[in-house]
This record gives sequence, structure tokens and C-alpha cells, in this order.
Amino acid sequence: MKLSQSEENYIKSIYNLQSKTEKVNTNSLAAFLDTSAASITDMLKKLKSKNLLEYKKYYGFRLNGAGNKQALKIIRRHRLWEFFLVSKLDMEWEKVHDIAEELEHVSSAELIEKLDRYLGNPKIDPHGDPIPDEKGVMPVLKQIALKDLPHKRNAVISSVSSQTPQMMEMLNHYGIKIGSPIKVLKSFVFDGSLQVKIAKQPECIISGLAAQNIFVYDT
Amino acid sequence: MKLSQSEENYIKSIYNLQSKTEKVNTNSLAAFLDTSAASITDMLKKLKSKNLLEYKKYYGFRLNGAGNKQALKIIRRHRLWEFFLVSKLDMEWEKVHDIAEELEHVSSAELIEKLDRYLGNPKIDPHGDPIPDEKGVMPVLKQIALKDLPHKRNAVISSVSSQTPQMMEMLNHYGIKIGSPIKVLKSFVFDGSLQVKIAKQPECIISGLAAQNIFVYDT
DNA sequence: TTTAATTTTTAGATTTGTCTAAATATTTTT
DNA sequence: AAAAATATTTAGACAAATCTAAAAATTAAA
Ligand SMILES: [Mn+2]
Ligand SMILES: [Mn+2]
Ligand SMILES: [Mn+2]
Ligand SMILES: [Mn+2]
Repeated sequence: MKLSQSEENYIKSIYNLQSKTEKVNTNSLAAFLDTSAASITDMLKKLKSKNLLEYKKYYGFRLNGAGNKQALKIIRRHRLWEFFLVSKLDMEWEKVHDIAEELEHVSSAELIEKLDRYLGNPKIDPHGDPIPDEKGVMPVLKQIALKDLPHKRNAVISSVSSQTPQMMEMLNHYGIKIGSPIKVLKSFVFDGSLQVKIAKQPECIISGLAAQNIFVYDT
Repeated sequence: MKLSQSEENYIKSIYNLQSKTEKVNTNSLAAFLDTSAASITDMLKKLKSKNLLEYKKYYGFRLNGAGNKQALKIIRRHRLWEFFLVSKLDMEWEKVHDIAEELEHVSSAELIEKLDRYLGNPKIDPHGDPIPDEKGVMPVLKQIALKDLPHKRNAVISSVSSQTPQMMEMLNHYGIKIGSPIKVLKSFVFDGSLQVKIAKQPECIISGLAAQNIFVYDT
């Protein structure tokens, strides 16, 4: 089934909202997509007629199995392109989302499978979000605090607990970015500080408090 | 100026037809784009109103300076993506056109400049067509005799010195076409003959005389 | 130089995705 | 439980890109 760019954007947005609330409602989707509620209703009818959506008038809606599968396909494309833009073209991870928003609609299956192979079948995008595989299965990644990461384990920065300017300043200084590969070399019992190696950076020391608030995927 | 996908496709097609005939006419563009003549007229009005086109009712049309510049920008994107698909993702050069037809409409300037750098600023796409630079200038490609092509260099058949029936018969037999990627694997000093690999053909031997009369773009 | 053939444009319709404003249904407050 | 507030849907309109069929202009033929 060939979907329009618009239909794909709606499906992806519904998927995202669904992961936060059971049933999605018209206004929240309208707000999310920055369109009118009337447009949402119009599209809901269309997606329902294409059997991608469970939809009961006035009572909210959800993607059904087929809809979810579609959403995961689009998310896969989006995140693979983001990974490409950052890892190969050396773009900054804050900038890649908008471009991936367009690239995700290029629909060749062969393209995406070859891109995936070329990138080394990455499991996490530059924002720390998991990349569904070719069957639409999200990899299960266990997230742990950096302080609990065993030594010498290859891990990837997945998130930080608070996005305050103070935290960002420090992360910036250390060259820590979501998606950066990281490895713990040594830990100091005295204050819980860690000596770590972050990809592309010289080795450095991170305080125990920071190590509690930085999370990684143990890969 | 932001152009729609449709507008971009029309501009590019007009550019291509223009390179063959001075003025383009409605029916030939309709045939080229496989649409109705009425649709062409509709779009011509639109492109004229956007000052990309010289257009006199019933008397044909041409892109103006701004229109040409736009066309070259789109062609640049198209050919860079084609190069990417073949050289990085290892797709076959016959298959990449349709995908590039979609990718070419992703409009980030930064994306294209980084892609260009990443690919090593290629000058020729996988079909042997030149890639305009970031200013829209088509590169002037140096053409050399196949016999002078260094080993293992990716080159593209650009022309043959004589188009006699005898020559054509031989080219046909070898599956040599303008635009075919070619690579020299080995040369024999004894008679100047070359072992070459032409895209999609099995390896073969070409005589020294033939190798003097076949020209390639060294990429 | 009329007439015929061809090309191009216009008129009017359709589909997709959007909007505003009004109507209707649901939920919350009194 | 009725009124008020909120959420959702419908009605009707619009712009973009397309189409078919008819009209008009140009070109070629008789
Ligand atoms: Mn998108
Ligand atoms: Mn992302
Ligand atoms: Mn295109
Ligand atoms: Mn090409």
C-alpha cells in the first residue's frame, strides 16, 4: 500500500502519542501536528478507510496492527537517515531531525536495507532512540546509569536525567552527546568519580554525581 | 524560493529538453512527463508567474536565468544521490535513477554540501553525466583514450572516435555504450590490448587499436 | 488561399489536504 | 439535572495538481 507523505506523517505522530497515552484524542494530535482539529478528523476517516486505525467517533482512536507496522517502518527510515547524517556526513545531531523528516518518505525498500547494512545495522539513533529492525521490531535496550556500567564495556550515551543549562554546559565541555560511544576505564571509590573514554575525545574524569545522571545503553 | 516537488520536476524536464532544442513545445514536454498537454499549460503559467520561464502563448517556452539555475541545483542533487547510491550503498546503476528522482527534492543546502564533500566531490554520476558544482557550473571533463586510462580507475565511456558500422558492430558485441562504467584490469605490452570490466558484462579483452579509439571520462 | 490537420489553450471537473465557522456530542460545573 | 465549558465532527470553501472535452490558434496541405 502506497501512502502519501501526509498520511505517513499522521501515522507516525499517532504512534508517538500512543506510546504516552492509551487512546489518542483529536486535539492533542492537532496540537502535535500544528493543524486544525477538523483536518485531523478528515484524515482519521481516511486512515480508517484504509484499515490502519481503530476509530470510534468522539471516542478517540489508535493504530491497529497494520497501522503500527507502518509507523515502525517510517520510524525506521527516519532514524536510519538520522544516523547516516550524523555518522557519515558529520552533521550535528540537533540539526538532523528536520532533514530526516523529509528523507523518511523515500519509499524504496532496497534503499533502506542497503543503507542499514552500510551503516552497520545500528540499533540507536543519534538522539538515543532505538531503531526498529527490518521486521519492525524495536530492539530492547536496557538503560543503566553510567555509574553502574561495568568497566571496559562498550556502551552508548542514551539520555541525561535533567536538561538544565548547567548540565548541558558540562556535557558540552566533555563532548558528551546522545549516541556517543563511551567506555568506563576506572572508577574511584573515594568520590565515585569515573575515568571514561568518549569517542573522539581524550580520556577524562567524570564526577560521581554526573555519573548518576547520565544514562547509557549497555551494548 | 521554495518550489513544490511538481514544479521541480517540470523545471528539470524543461532543462533537459532545452539542451536538445532551442524552444521547448507543449506536446514534447507532455510526452516527456507523460501527462496531458493541458497540465503543461497550467504549470507554464505558474512557472512564468514565478519568473522562472520565458513563455509566449502558442510560441513555446524556455527557462530564463533563474530557471536554469534552479534546474542545475536539482540536477546536482539528483546526480550526487545517484553517485551515493552506487558508490556507497552498492546499488546497481540502472536502479538508482528512480530513487534519486525522490531524493532530489530534499532541499537542505547543508545536506547537499556535506554529501558532496563526503563523496569526494565527484564530477560524474554513474551514468556518465557531469555533476554541477555548488554554484551550478557543469564541470568540463577531460576525455582520454581508453588506452591511457590508469588501471583500476573507475571511468565512464564518453565517446568513440569513428562511428563506422565496423566500429559499431564491435562496440555492440562488447556491450559498450556511452555512459557505461568501465575499468581497466590489465594491459598487455605485447600488442597494447587491455583486459577490461564493463558494467554488467563479463571481463573481456579489447584490442590496442580499439582502445585508441574509445574515449572515457577519468573520474 | 481556403481547407484540413495539428497544436495549444481554456473550461469545467476531480482528488487531496487543508482551513474557518457552525453544529453536535461529551464532560465538567454549578 | 440543567447549564456551561470543552471537544469533536460536519458543512462548505479553497489551493494545488491533475484530467477530459471543447474551443481557438497555428501550421501544413490541397
Ligand atoms: Mn515527515
Ligand atoms: Mn531521532
Ligand atoms: Mn523528481
Ligand atoms: Mn544519472
